[in-house]
Order: sequence, then structure tokens, then C-alpha cells
Amino acid sequence: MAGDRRIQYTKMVLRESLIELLREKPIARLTVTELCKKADINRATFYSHYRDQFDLLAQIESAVIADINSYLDHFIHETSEANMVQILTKIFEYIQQNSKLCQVLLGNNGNIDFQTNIMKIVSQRVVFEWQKKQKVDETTAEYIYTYVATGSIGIIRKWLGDDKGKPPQQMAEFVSHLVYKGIEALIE
Amino acid sequence: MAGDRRIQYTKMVLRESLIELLREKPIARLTVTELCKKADINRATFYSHYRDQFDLLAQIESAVIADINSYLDHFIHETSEANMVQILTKIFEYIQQNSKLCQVLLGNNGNIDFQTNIMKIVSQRVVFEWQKKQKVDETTAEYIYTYVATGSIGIIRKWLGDDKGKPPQQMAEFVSHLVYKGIEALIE
DNA sequence: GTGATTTCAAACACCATGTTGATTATCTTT
DNA sequence: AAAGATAATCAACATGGTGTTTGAAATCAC
Repeated sequence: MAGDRRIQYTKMVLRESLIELLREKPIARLTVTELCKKADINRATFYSHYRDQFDLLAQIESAVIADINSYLDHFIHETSEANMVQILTKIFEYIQQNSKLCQVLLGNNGNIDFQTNIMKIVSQRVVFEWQKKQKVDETTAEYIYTYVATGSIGIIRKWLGDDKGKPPQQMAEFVSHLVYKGIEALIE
Repeated sequence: MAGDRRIQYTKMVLRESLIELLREKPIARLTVTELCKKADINRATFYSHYRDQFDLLAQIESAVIADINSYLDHFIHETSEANMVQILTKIFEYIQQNSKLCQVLLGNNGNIDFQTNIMKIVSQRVVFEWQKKQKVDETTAEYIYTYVATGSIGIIRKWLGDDKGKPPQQMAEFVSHLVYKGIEALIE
């Protein structure tokens, strides 16, 4: 009763069809009818699982968020002392392994909420490192997190578009350098 | 023939109605019918000016982009030597003066393309400062721009949500500090 | 195999869409 | 102020997606 293969197939093919369609047009431009036709799933079946196409996309995004977290949890558990470079490396690795999916979710047709959620992961995983040392007030700290996290997301988005991008660890070191030392050491 | 008051009113009330609706729901969730009802404009009139609600939003965004650029052009023209803090201050000032509009366009219901376009402004206005000094390859430079620009957009978005945010110049100095020196000087 | 669950096809009323043509209101020009 | 031009309005229409409901067929778990 737990995992009916029919349900699993239906949801899987709907997910994959939506991701494919999202490479061509934004979620607002495509219809449930169009999606079901591509997936070869009856429209009534779709509505028995999802409210609309936005609901399906939201569930896909939530699953990715949960997946990244469990991926990081597993890693953190193994090496009790994780620094920022290690965490970032793992995130870049995960994104590389799921590049097609991430290209859509983080691409120009993606929504901002998902970026924000990824951002929160980056923040939460690194924040505890800084809270020990920081001497700035809480508000300032939040602004710093925002800057670092959104900047990192921007780099990830660009990296996803590059055919010949650097490997995850080099990217993590590069980002870490930018975060801690800024660009001063890189110019002049 | 240039500015028919009827057209001006129609477009103006449609713009304002759309912005109001976007504070409640994303563009994909609202209909042309709903928008015209709120604006008290006949639907056929809407279609004589815009293709759909996305077209209207895109035109609003383009106008803002152009407005920011002319705002900066005017400033740069006056003071021939502008540094990053000055440019950022002007951008923060502009956003503060148009906070209601920017809150919607940069908020969670906004689209990523607009953020990217704002990002390009930040980059283009500051890039020439760095190109003189930089000793990194072009690809690395692009990644740096991306990090700095998207990070700055993130701070702007957070600043727009803060009731008691710092004044534009302090924000500009704060961002400039983060960009050049990173967070190392702020912790420990 | 058997009962339970899911998918499917078809049909349905409902609503948004995009367009049309005729009418009314407003603007610009003189 | 009047005339001609332009734009907004209104009603109406065909079209297509929506969300739901039926009963039958297919597939599942046990």
C-alpha cells in the first residue's frame, strides 16, 4: 500500500515532463493539458495528485531541498568538523550531479523562492561558524549572510551555464576566498 | 498627437493596478480580466496596448531600467570621477525613492530577469574601475562580477524589506566594504 | 485469484482568452 | 466652437483550458 508502482510512474513522468517543458518556457506559459499530453497521462489523473502545475513544481523544489539537506547531513555526520570550503564543495558536487534539474530550477525561468531556500541552506550550514567569532550586531550579520549567500547563488547559476566550468572543489575555494577576503586580493 | 491623455490614463491605471495586484500574488496567478476589472478598463482596450499581463510587466521593468540609467547618467555627467560608493549610493537612493515599485519588482513575486538586468547595471557602472587594475583572467573576472552584483541585489532586496534600514550612503559604504575586503575584517 | 486502488476516456459547466465591428467619448487642429 | 481624427467602450463570438464527475478497464498488493 505504501508505494504503488502506478503512482510512482505517474509522478515520475510528470516531473520529468515538466522539467523538460520548463527548459523551453516559464511555468506560467504552459498548461496542465500540455503537460499531460507530453507525459501521456490523463488530465484527471494529474488532478488527483496535484492542484496545478505550480503545485507540482513546488513539490519538485521541496524534494530537491530535502535531498540536498540529507546529502549534507550525511556528509557532516561523517566528518564532525566541516569548514566552509568543504560544505561548499559538497553543494557544488550535488549541483553538478543534478545539473540538468538545477539548470531549470535556478535558471531564468525559475522562481526566486527556490533560490531563497537554497540560500538559507548555505547560510544555516555556515552561520554557526561565524556566530562564534563575530563581533558585529545581529542585523549587520544578517546583511552579511544575505550578501554572501545570494552572491554564491549567482556564481552557482553562472557555473551551471558554463560548459567548461571548474571542478567543485576549485569553485568552493574560489567562493570561499571571495567571501572572506573580497576582491581586494585579486586586483592590482 | 504625442501624448493623448486617454492613452496616458489607461496605461497609468493599468500599471498601478498591476503593481497592486503583484503585492498579493505572482504575475502567473492573475488574469487580464482581473486586472482590467480592478483598473476599470475595458479588456479590449487592454489588448490594444499590451499583448498580455507579462508584456505589461516587461514594459514596466524596462521603464525602470531606463529610468535608473538616466538617473545615473545625469549624476555621472556632473561628477566626472565617480567611485563605487558614489554609484552605489545613487542606486540605493533611487530604490528608496521608488521603494513601493521596487519592492514588487525585486520581491518574491518578481522575476529573475529583472534582477539580472539590475545586476548588469551595477556591473557595467563599476566594471571599468576594475578593468584597469585587474590581474585575473576574463573568466574569473566575470565570476567576480556575478558574485558581487548578485550579492548586492540580495542586500538591496533585504534592505527593501527592512522598516528601519540604514540610509543609502551607509548602505553603499557597507556594500563597498564587503565587496573589497570581504567579511574577514568584520569577524574575530 | 480477489479485492482494492489507480488510470482512463468522455462529458460537463465554467471561465479566460483574443478578436471583431459598431458605437460613443475624447482629443487635436483650425 | 466646430470638424475631423483618434481612442475607448461595449456586446458578442469562437476557442481552448479548467476542474470535476462518471463508469469502465487496467494494475496493484496480498
